[in-house]
Parts: sequence; structure tokens; C-alpha cells
Amino acid sequence: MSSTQRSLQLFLDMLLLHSKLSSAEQKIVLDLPGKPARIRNRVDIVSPGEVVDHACLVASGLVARFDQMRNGHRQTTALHIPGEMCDLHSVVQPKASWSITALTDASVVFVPHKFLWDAALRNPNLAVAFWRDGMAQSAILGKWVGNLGRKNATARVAHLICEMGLRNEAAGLGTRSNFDLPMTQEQLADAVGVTPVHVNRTLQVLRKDAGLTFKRPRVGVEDWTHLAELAEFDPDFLQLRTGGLT
Amino acid sequence: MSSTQRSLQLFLDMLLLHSKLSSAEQKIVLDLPGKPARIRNRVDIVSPGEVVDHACLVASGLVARFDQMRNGHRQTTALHIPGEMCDLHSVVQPKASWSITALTDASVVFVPHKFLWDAALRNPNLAVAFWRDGMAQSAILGKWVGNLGRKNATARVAHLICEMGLRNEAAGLGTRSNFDLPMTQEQLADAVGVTPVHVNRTLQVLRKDAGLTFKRPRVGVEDWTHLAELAEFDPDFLQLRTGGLT
DNA sequence: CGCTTCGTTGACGTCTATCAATTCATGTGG
DNA sequence: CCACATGAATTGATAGACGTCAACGAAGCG
Repeated sequence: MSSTQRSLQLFLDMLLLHSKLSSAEQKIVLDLPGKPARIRNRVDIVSPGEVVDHACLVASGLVARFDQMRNGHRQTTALHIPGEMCDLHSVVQPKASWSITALTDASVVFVPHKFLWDAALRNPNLAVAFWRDGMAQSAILGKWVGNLGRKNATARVAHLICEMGLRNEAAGLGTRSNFDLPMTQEQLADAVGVTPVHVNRTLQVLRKDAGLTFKRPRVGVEDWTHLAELAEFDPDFLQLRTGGLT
Repeated sequence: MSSTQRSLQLFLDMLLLHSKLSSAEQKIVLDLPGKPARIRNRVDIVSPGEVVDHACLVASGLVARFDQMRNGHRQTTALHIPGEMCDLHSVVQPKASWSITALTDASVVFVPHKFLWDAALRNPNLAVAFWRDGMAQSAILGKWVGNLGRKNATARVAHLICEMGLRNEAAGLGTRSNFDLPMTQEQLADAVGVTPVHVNRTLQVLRKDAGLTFKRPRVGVEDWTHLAELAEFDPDFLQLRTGGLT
């Protein structure tokens, strides 16, 4: 099994978390052609304004979407773990207004829009599955807006850790209280909208209060329930249990 | 022409801003059945956890999506002007994890999922258009994350006004520098993640610096370019000029 | 005319940013 | 194995943005 096939299997598994697909439809996903690539830490995969003709499936490592301000400050708007397409939406919106960057050395698979497009148009149910995937990511984004707008730094960091824990668990990449999150404190800061210094202080609180351990890249949580409590974390938005429609 | 038909026409126009649809496909949208309803100011249209079987098209008024914290604080995650479906995504994700509320007396049209579902499955190109619509809203959400995470209160308010101005203009509901935004300062505060008191002070700055006038419900902007400058506003994310694919 | 909602103002407290060291971990070459 | 370079984590002191509390003014309405 090639690495491309392995990644497509992960991607399919992720789709199946939300959507029901026939075996024919599943096969179409698994047979998508892709071009593997290795991306170095901190290298951009997509830049703002760029028009792409392929989507990017994460095979290993961590990939992030960013909004960048003129003063150089960055705000992460999405984090993508292996098995996720970090810009499936580019199929219907090929001009990016953000950048996508590798936060670690990463391997990815580029899947030409042409084939995704074809798959969607021939199989409405697949188009709907792609749509649903986009909406799942959008729900996460909505939750981030709530966090950034109305929670303090501690709760934001705690929320991010809860979210990434559940997402890793759902993807079969660890458990909610023990998983990889290969981010530096600076990258964490960009994700929760505070300074690196303040993230550091925040992590100290979480270590003391919720038994958090964070030795890059490994996150451990002794008292997950308490962490979720601090974060006011309600997993509903991830829609991980609900069987999809269709 | 009934009010339902008028609203569907607005909705179609909005879809056509991003997607190309055949006249047959356009007819399907225009022929969608819908049930008109009037919603009073501050009344919830959808509550968190609710499973809906219809989408809600805004015909008049302003409608918002909210994330609510346990201490009662609210964070708006989306604003919807007439012609927009405020939860088209509910077709593929019927269980809401947020609430949708009318910010003014509003009239809406409920469109049963059944018909949207049917339209999407029979017309992959429509499914793609719905998907693209979702991604357009998601791009806005991403921008909000950037604003909340990395800009000060003045820039956030300015950005929101620029955004709503362009959206109204694109929808044919005014110009970017003169349009209706029937929100109280408290509702504005919920949208930009600050306190009402601070929004008030922020508006005073914008009145002085950018010639903003805001006599509910009317917004006027004397120096739009300067306002956009203050907001670091780049309209790209709205994708208003690009002809869609397909 | 009193009631209610919204907008405005002032004083004060807290959270987070900023600036600048310092420590720690890791890896490389001698 | 040690000296040194590099990136990350940590700490302290200070400043600024925004929140909180409380009061007051303005406008619409029965």
C-alpha cells in the first residue's frame, strides 16, 4: 500500500465519520490520484492570492491555515492533522485569501481539483460529503470565534487542547488525554490569539490545575474532565457521534 | 410575485455571485417551496442542540448566529442580511450547536430540507453551488477569527462595517458607504467581542477619524478608504468579483 | 407623563502585551 | 567529551487596552 493510498484511506475514514458512502463512492475516493510531496517546517504550501488547481491532503505532520496582519502578526484559522484535506474548499474556491503552512516537517499528497471535481459532479452524494466536510471545519471555526471573542487565555488554550485531543482520538491517532501536538508555544500563541509569553504563563496554570503535561510533541492530560470544564468545552460542535444523513 | 418568490430570487442572485447555474438549475431554486414566517426581535429561530428539518432564508431584517457562554456572554459568529440562507448547512448538518436569533423584527422563509436535498442530489452542480455558498460564509468566519485574535477594538468594528457595507452593496441593498445595519451597540459588541461600553468609545473614534455616522439603522461612511485602512480590510475574502468555476 | 430601551460618560481594576534577560535543551564540530 | 551555537521555554517588570461598575441623558411609546 503506497503512502498516497494510506493517506486516502485516512481521508475516507474521516469522511465516513460524518457521511455515509456506498462502496462504489468509497472506491472513487480511494482511487483518487495524488502526488506525494514533503514540506519542510515553516514552509508555505499556499500563499494568499494564489490560485491553486489541487487540494492538499495531510499525510503526516501538522499543517495550519493563517491570516496575516500587516504588522506581521499571524492568526491561525485552522489546524490540520493527518487524514484531513487542508483545502478541500479550494475545489470550489480556488483563489486563496490566506496562507497554508507546515508547522512541522510534513508529508502531503496533492490531489488535482480535476478529479475531485469529477467525483463530485458524477456522484452528488460525494459532492454532499465534501460539502459536509467543509461545514464540519466551518463549525470548528465558529467555535474558535466564540473562544477568541469571549474567553480568557487559559480557557482558549484549554479549549484548543480538548479539541485537538478529540480530533486525534476520532482519527485514531491517540486518545483525548494523550496525543501528539507538535506545536511550539509561539505557534500555540498564534492559534489562540495571545503572545507566546502569555501562552507560557497559561500553560503553567493548566499544568497545575488540570495536570497537563506538554513536552513537545506529546500532550498528556491527567484530569481531562477538569480541563474541559476550564475550557467550557462542549464536544457537540465536532459532530463526532452523529451518524450523518444520506 | 409572492414574498417567498422575491426572497428566493434574492437567494438565487446571491448564489450567482459565486456560481454559474444553468437556467434549469436556476428554475429549481426559484421553485423551491417555502413557508413564510415573521420573527420578532430577539426571538430565537434555532436553539443549540435542536435538530431542524428546514433551512431559513432571510427575507427582511437582520439575523445572527450566536455562540453562548455559561456566564451568559454571547459571541456572534455570523450575520445574515436579506437574501441569505442563514443555515443552508443544516441540510447536511441538521443538529445545530449554536443559536440563530433575529436582531430585528424579521421575515423569513422556511425551506424544507427535503427539497434542498432533492435539488442537490439530482443536480450535482447545485450541490456544488450550495457547497460553495457554505465555503463563502466560512471564509468570512475565518476573517473574523483573524480580527478577534489579532486586532484591537477599533479595527474590529471598522472591519465589520466595511464587510457589511460590501455585502449589502453586492446584494443590491445599498452602497458600501451608505447602508442599513440595524444593530444596537450591544449587538455590535457581541459581534466584535468587546463590551458595549467599549464599542461606544470605539464608535466615537471612528466618527472622528473616518467620518462614520451610525444613526440606527443607517450607517454612513464619509471616508471609506480610510475606514478600510484602519480595519486593514482586504475585500478578497468576500470573493465578490471572481466568476465562479463550473 | 412615567416607563423602557439605548446611548454616553467617568473612575477604577484586571488581563494581556511588551521588552529584555536568563535558563534549558538539543545538536554540531573540534 | 567538551565548547559553542541555536531555538525554545521561562521569568520579571512595566505599560496599555479593555472590562466592570455605576450613574446619567436621550428618545420612543402607551
